[in-house]
Amino acid sequence: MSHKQYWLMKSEPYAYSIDDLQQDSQIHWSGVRNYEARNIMRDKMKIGDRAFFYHSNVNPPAIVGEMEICTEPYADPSQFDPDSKYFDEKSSESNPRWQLVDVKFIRKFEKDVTRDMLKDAGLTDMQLFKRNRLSITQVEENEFKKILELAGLKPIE
DNA sequence: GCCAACGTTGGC
DNA sequence: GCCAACGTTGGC
Repeated sequence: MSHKQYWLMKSEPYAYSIDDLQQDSQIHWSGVRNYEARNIMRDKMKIGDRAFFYHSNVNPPAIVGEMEICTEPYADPSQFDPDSKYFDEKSSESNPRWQLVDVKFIRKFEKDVTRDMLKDAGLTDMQLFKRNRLSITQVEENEFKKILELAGLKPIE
């Protein structure tokens, strides 16, 4: 049994929020158009990994919930759709450029863990802080546990 | 709304 | 393959 990994995935809540995910239950994490973030989904994520849902570009930015990676990587359908804002004319069905995974809702935090709380708790080594504009970053196990504590929650087995 | 950080594009 | 110009992210 391989070791579970942990991730943090950003979304602007006015575009797609933790409440939307709670309603939808499971979604394609579509629209990633950054190679490093794509590579994480394509090469590193495994089914069963946990990820935090992070609300970006709002005040205050915060971790607001927990989800689970629930598919293998596959081609992001929106890259083939000329009507989508994520359409990529340089991509093709035979040689897709953009990959994604599905995520499913686990729980929404009753108490958001804000960016400031992460700093105050000494979690300044997080990739979130080191990799400014990267929308998917890895979270270490000790960081993951600490963040759940800050949210007043226990890990789910 | 500003702007720093930084990834991407394209001319050469 | 360098790098200037440009566009985007996202905190503040």
